[in-house]
Amino acid sequence: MLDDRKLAVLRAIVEDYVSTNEPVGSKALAERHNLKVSPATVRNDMAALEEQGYITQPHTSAGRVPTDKGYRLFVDRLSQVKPLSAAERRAIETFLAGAVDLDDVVMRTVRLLAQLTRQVAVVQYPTLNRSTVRHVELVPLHDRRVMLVLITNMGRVEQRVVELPEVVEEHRVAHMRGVLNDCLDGCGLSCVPEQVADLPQRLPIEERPAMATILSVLLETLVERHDEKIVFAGAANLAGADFSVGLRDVLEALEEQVVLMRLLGETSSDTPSALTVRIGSENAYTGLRGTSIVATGYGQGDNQLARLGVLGPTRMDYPVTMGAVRAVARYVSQILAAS
Amino acid sequence: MLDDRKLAVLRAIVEDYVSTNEPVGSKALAERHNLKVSPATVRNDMAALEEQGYITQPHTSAGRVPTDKGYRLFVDRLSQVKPLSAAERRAIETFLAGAVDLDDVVMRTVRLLAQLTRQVAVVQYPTLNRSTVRHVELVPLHDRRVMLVLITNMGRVEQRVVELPEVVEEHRVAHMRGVLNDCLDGCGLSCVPEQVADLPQRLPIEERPAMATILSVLLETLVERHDEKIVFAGAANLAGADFSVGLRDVLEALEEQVVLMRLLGETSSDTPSALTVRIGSENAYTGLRGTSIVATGYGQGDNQLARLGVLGPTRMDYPVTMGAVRAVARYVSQILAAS
DNA sequence: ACTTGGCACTCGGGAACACAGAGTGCTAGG
DNA sequence: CCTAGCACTCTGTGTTCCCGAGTGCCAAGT
Repeated sequence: MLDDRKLAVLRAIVEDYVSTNEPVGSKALAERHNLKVSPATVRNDMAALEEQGYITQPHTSAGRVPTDKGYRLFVDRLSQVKPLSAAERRAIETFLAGAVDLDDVVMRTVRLLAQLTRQVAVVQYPTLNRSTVRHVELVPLHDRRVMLVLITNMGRVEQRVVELPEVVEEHRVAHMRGVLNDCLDGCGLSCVPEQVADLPQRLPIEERPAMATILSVLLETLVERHDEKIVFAGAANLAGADFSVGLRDVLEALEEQVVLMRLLGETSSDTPSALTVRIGSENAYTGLRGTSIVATGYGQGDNQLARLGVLGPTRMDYPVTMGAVRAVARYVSQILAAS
Repeated sequence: MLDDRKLAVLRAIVEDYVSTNEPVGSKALAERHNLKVSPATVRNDMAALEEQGYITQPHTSAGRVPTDKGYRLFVDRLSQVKPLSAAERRAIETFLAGAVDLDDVVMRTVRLLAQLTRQVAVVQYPTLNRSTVRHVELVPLHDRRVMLVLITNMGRVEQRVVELPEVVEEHRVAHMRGVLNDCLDGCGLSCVPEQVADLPQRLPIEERPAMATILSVLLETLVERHDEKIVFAGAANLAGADFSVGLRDVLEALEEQVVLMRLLGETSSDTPSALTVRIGSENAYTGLRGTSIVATGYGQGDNQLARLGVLGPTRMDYPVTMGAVRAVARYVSQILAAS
């Protein structure tokens, strides 16, 4: 049905179209790639490919352009991820190594990825799920207000101001802090709720209402931040590429955390560490037809922390983009593991 | 030189051009605004205005368009800030009131401003300058690693991992924490350096190297974060408006923290709480011709914390935009003061 | 059975052209 | 100083025309 030569033709079409941004005709194809066959033969193959929906022509008597289905086949079977050059690798490494804290790591990563791929890069903050509690701090602010600070082993810091139901003396606060830390130190975030379940009962009665309030805020914090912040960079790269659909929609999607989240995460369930590519209409989000997403999870081995990727026009250089995404994911995993 | 009627004509031109986005001609002007004079008279006035550089015509025999100088005059003398409607005010208030921490306040503010003005909103994080130290925390991570956490009265939290020159026992860390807090609690950030200057001398000799390292990181943190993070939102609003210059440049400028910083801050020195408007070429940044910036400081009274504003096409509705920026600045100041 | 050359056909896009309409500057008169 | 009239100058749009790239199909060759 699709013999080797037809596949070669499809590959050639994708490659040419990606690099020239113009519909590619049979003659040019036969010349540029040494297919050893005449344009007429190529035309026949093209007709077959079009028949099956892998390519299409914008108008009668124009060259062919890959369809989403065509790109899909190309990505799945006709291309292989292109590794980065040694120079690029070194650049990544040194750039990421300079990060001072988690915010900085994420910021650098997203910029790096944007620059490397010349697309829009998207990075999700490491989820709290697998983290453990490193330290809990209660800082008295006023009589009835304390700041709750939660420090995790990933270097992440969560903070909340808590309004207490009644005035609590400083030494009480100090005591509660001690109890909290004894109870939670080293404990995984996911098991915090059960750990603290009976905590108020173990306290002197005058501390119980305050502790109950604090705990409710603490639990709320954990739940709220469960799906995490997302940042992006490289929006300027959108300006060059012309989308079939207005780029207003794309920009809107980028600023909508929830949408972005879904786009990155959609296929993360089965094999989180694999590269996933969503092409054009596969996105199932109106306004993102014409854009593709290349994403992968990052984190150490089976301990996947979150996802990162890039978003660009469907007509992108998949092998290179995939190589960059994979490489950056590896390096950032490494950096995070080291801290 | 510029009598009242000429000014009225200029005002009318600006208003019409802003709302229609088309060069405005003498006839339409004489009709739409009741100027009580004939088109011919208007033409004479226009000729004078053009002579002095307030308006220009794209081509011979097209209507007139305001120049940057024209907008400037309009903003300075011909318009007055348009206050928001009561409904808008209420919306702002309730939206901002829901914020849970500083990050959230900033995030909500920038989104709100973007939505309100339908432009790109830019908000600078409150500077640390005027803050005071609320609490310093040292959390042991490994033998030779502690996390330094600095909590300010603005609810801001800074964190850094510190590599110690030698192993330090936990009770030593606790002691150092106590000393640090005694020394710094309530102290303004700007006077931290002098406060800690002789601190190592007052410690037992075994703690001195560790404390010296910690202090150097602490001071570094204060300096580094001195000019602050900036966030923006509403980039999608750029897609609609067509800039004379490509929007690629605008997007690039937005992602370049330093540039953004300069744009917001340029005129903050003299009267920080006033609205400042920079129109088109006044920006002195290539690639931002065609864009204007409306900004103001926020914070309580003379205690200016940082700046916020919007960026949009030169052809924007200045009275409305200025009203929105001013209102949002007031509300966010209020919110921050309350916490 | 597949490949190849030939040939007629189809469109898209650019160049040339005309034209209507909006807007101007100028001048003369109120 | 304002106004009416007039000639002039553009831009933008619609029309037409033509070139060329590219196709589909058919018949001949291997």
